[in-house]
Amino acid sequence: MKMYVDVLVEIETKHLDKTFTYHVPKELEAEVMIGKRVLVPFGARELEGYILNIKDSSEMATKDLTNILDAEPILNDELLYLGKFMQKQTLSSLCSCYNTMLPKALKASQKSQIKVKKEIYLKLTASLDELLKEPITSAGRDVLSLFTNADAVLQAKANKVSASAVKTLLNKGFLVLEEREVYRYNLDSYQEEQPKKLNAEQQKAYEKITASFGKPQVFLLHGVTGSGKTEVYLNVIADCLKMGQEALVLVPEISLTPQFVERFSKRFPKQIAVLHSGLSNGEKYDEYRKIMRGEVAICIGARSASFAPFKNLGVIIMDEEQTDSYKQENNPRYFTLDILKERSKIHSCPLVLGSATPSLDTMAHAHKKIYAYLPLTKRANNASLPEIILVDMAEEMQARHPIISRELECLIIERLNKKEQIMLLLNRRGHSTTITCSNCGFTYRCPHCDITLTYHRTTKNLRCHYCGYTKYITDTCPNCQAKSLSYYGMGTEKLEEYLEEIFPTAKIVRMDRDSTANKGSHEKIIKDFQEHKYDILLGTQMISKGLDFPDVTLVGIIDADASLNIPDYKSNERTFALLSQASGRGGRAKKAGTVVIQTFNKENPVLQFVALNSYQKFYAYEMNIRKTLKYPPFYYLALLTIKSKDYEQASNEARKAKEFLSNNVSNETIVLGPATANLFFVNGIYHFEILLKYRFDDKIMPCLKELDEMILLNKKVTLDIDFHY
DNA sequence: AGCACGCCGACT
DNA sequence: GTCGGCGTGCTC
Repeated sequence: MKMYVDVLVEIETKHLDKTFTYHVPKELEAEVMIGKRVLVPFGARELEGYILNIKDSSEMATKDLTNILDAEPILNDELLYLGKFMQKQTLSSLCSCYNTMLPKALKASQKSQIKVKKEIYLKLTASLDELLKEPITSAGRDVLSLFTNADAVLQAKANKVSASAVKTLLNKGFLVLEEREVYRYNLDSYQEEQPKKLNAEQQKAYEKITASFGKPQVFLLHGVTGSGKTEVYLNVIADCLKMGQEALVLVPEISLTPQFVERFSKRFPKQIAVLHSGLSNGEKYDEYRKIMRGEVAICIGARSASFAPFKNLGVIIMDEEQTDSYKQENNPRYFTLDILKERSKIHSCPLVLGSATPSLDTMAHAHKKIYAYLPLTKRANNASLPEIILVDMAEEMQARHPIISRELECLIIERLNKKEQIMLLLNRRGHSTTITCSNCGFTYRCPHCDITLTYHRTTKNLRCHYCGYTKYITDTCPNCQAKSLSYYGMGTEKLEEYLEEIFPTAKIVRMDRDSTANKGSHEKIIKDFQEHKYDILLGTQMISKGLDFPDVTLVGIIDADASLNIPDYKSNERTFALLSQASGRGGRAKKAGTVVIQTFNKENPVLQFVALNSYQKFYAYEMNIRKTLKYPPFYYLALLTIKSKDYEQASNEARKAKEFLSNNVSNETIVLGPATANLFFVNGIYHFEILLKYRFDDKIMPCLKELDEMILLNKKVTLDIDFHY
């Protein structure tokens, strides 16, 4: 009987989103397993692919597969299923789904040549005592003296051994070489730490979650900043491990700092694998292997860690559940939450969503009792919530205090005098956002995109924050040659300059994407600030998440309107979360904290709710808006983007798409557009958008799939589908 | 996606 | 006469 396999080749495009059948040569039959990678001939080239099916006949004429690349399957049954689930949900190609689930070393891709790291060891061929009876030179004896009877294996590199003496011993057969696998990354080991005592609320949350072990129950752990959510997680995980099960902990990339991981590894030494973007591909591979082999029982990681190949999950935790980055921004645009819910069902284990400011969708589920609600209303060490002051910047403009208001300035001086620390949030990087000639009105714009270029003073160039285009700047206007360029719009760099000017003795540090570009610099800034090497930390939203600085007693939000004015249905939700989180950074220890929010919209309800520290009021207010405007969580959204270098083609396909959808989706579904996208012309490509708002429309997915296939036929146009809920 | 085959312009 | 442009079509 012949053997055939269906192979999904490494090409991620949707044009090729199907398997190809290959014949298995007799000598490879024994190694064939679903989920292993193979090398196959494909047209004129050779590609890697995943075996998805094994069968004993084929209607097609087939080629022979070239080789089998893995000793063990890369995709187990659960991962095979999750990939298909993701494909269905995101309408992406199956191959792109599998490839995003796996660390680079294990993807089907000829580019990933990341190998297991090995080191050479020397091994005695007989017991030490016996070998010493043999006639051996003194150099040989020196080498052998490094061994003991109990330990017959020695790492070659770590010990200074004479290479020629070793060679002689090898030739005589007294030693053999042995290759051993080593891990490139290992967490520091810390003194094991005992659990802290839980307060009544924490205890109750802990009991409810552990009572649900073995059930796929979703929890919302809603705890104000500093209420000790992590301590609840740690206790739940401890119980989970006692039952011999594993725990998966998802955190936003930005809060996955060594300080955070340290807390876990102190409680669970040597039981943790870490997966985040700070690791090299080799290190990620090693961490992943620890999980595959069952050598660790806990994985802490960012989004991609939701696919950690545990076989017996006892609990899944998703911290800072409302964070945007839990949804992948490029294809496949999967929702981490959906993957985790699916795994919670597969493993029949609880899923805990933790947040100080839950997303509306999550809170709505809690209200409907689909998720069990666990509130933590008190700060763990009885610290009080900070006092929040809204400052009207229109008045400050008049008083000639356009950047730092009089009130904030006074408070900063006061804190500096008391040697307390200050954090200032400005969610915009760079120096100036707009450079305009006051003589002729010329403004620098990106030649590829639709936006103004941002000036970066540290590198003395202009940058497009969308496509990365950079340009050197001169002091004369390129249009009229006048020396009259003016700099408008403030980013973190300009704020830093200004602060240095008005607080010349203060030590100031800036943290944004530009100042943390180098590996480890993010960490260093946090550490230095923690050790009080600086008085003021200013930065973008990077500084708002998860950081715990006991000496910070003043937080300033320089421009609260910036995030409020972004044209997106989620801008209120994001603003509330951002400002609440930033506020929560102040006064976490004994000293009381103050938060100053600078705005031109002092009466804006969202800011008022932040000042009142009332999530509940914000929730009620925003739900009302969402309901009226037919946005999530009342409606699902699908945003279709039709892109092409050719304006006519894009516009035509967009019109056709709209017509197709209007004729085929249910009557209750709203089809808006086509309209030119917010960023209509980016990187030389025209963008049109169609927005679908729907509730329970079972025609949506089949319709979108059909539309996608229709547009695939036109090679000059691409369709991008992005779901929101 | 990428590579081959295929049919029309400026060059040793 | 050829080298090479990128349009179209196929890949088990």
